Amino acid sequence: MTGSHTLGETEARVANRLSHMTLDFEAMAVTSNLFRAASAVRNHFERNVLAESGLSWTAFVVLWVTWIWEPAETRDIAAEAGISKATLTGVLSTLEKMGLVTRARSTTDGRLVLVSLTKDGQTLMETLFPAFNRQEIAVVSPVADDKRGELADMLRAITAKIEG
Amino acid sequence: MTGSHTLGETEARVANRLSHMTLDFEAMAVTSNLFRAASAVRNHFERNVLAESGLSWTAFVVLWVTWIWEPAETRDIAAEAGISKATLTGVLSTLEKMGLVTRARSTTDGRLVLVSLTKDGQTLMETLFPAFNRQEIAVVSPVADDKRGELADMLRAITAKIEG
DNA sequence: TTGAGATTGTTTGGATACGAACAATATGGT
DNA sequence: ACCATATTGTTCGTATCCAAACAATCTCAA
Repeated sequence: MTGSHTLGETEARVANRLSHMTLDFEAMAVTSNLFRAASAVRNHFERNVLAESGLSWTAFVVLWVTWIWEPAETRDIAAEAGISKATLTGVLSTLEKMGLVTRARSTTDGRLVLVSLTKDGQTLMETLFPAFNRQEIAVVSPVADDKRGELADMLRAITAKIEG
Repeated sequence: MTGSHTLGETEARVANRLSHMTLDFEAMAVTSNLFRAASAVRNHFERNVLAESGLSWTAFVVLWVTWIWEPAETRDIAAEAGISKATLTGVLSTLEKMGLVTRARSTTDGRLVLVSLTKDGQTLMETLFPAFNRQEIAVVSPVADDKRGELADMLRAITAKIEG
């Protein structure tokens, strides 16, 4: 992620470039590191856990949400996965083509589409999710045990603040 | 981001679905909230700060890195922005078309391309970045002042662990 | 009953995203 | 000087990703 420049070098140049502005560097550091971490973790998962299944990050999340809420309405899947409904349409088509999910129009509301996992989809998730969790443990390991709950809470608070 | 289900409801279903697996739910909560937060913050910035300039999140990050390191080598921009060089090629073409950056081949190394901001690009960043920082402050506000440094450090540690 | 308005999933158009293959350039040893 | 190897940015193919427009369906008041 980081280029050839050290952290201190970057911050020095930033401070120099922005010296005439009144800025909150601590807030800047939080958001900046939030994105670096999220991006690094995501790429790590894609390469080390998902690649062999041919799944993208988003495809996995969609599969996971469907797994939990099956049969799931697409509007809920999109909301839980944090993607637009337009994106979901494409991802579902991909997963359908891979034989992992099925689409079925609701009998009580003709506008709704209900998504379920196929047998293959279920089998895949039962092996994939534990593997995923093992990597989650490794990723979080540099944070002290008694700080992880606090970390999750702070991130939750940020999300709530924006979406509230 | 969250759908029609409450957090407790979701966790109950997850626990039920995964009851026969040995999982680290705290690690799961950290990564899960990491992505929710990053996604929420990114969407917030794109809609409230970047939209009026017609910039995507990535385009802004590329512009920012270039602003700091100008003239910047593309390999460094890609590394700092956390995107592949293939992606950068496309984003730079977009920014060039918008008249915000210029490309120039290095005179000392014919393989390198140096990127600089145009006058318009500089003007844009001088107004955009402070507006960006104001939103960063708002986003981080639900985290106590004396906890923000710790939060940034934990996120940095996670990134370092993966990329180390 | 009927029709205006709301909701839902898909399509469209354009930008982003990556791995792999590629051409151009640079480096190092001989 | 030569050339095998490495590095860099672009191109290609394919998969996301979103906003806006759209067609199908539902709701509910008149």
